[in-house]
Amino acid sequence: MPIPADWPTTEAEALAEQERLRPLVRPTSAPDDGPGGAPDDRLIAGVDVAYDDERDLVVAAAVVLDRVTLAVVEEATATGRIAFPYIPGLLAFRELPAVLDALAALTHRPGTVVCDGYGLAHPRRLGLASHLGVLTGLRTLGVAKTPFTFDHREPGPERGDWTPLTDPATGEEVGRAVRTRQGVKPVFVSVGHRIGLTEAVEATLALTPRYRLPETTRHADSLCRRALTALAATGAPTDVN
DNA sequence: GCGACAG
DNA sequence: ATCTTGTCGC
Repeated sequence: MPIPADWPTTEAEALAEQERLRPLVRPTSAPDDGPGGAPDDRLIAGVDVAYDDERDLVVAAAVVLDRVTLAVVEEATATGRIAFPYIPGLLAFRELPAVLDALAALTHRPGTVVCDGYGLAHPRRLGLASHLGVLTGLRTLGVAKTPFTFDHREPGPERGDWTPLTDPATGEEVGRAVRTRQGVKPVFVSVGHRIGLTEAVEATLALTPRYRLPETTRHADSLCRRALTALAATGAPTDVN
């Protein structure tokens, strides 16, 4: 699918779109308000993207797991042109078009989607995860690998230990630095849409029985990278759309 | 103006 | 994100 015709092109348009969507975020548990039928709460999905800046290509992956067994239930990918430059605070405009296509390619409708990045922990409270949640109606949360512009103290050493992630501009808790495994750096969890912070942390811990990053993120990351490599090896022609 | 800055 | 060697550890 091509990038939507009304997708923001300039920084000013993107900022205005964030202002428009921000009040639509549900930062606590809330019933599904999106189209597309009832989601399956037994399923949880992970999404991620890989880029080929040379060819202006982006490949997104969506992987659905059984939230109890963590077994892979379904995988989907989508390829497109890069929709926006990388600007801190505007990451969603770069990644979401391809991510939406990958999610649309799934036959299952997962109850929750885990994003690589932030949700409410964002300068304007509309990070990638929250933005995706508002656009799809799905429950979302963000799990990021670095603290971005936020402050935090070092969590305790045990799996499950955490400290508040705070916005230095306002002092409010926007997420949590969570130790998912003993001996690893913490990950940064924040609310996306239709979920509370405690639940978001619980979901993250349920997805990290063995590694620092959620199984959803690991599978999606692996899949979009493989798909990008495969595309480079075969579809040499740069025409995707 | 300069530096920092999810991926 | 992506570019990259060797290295430490399970």
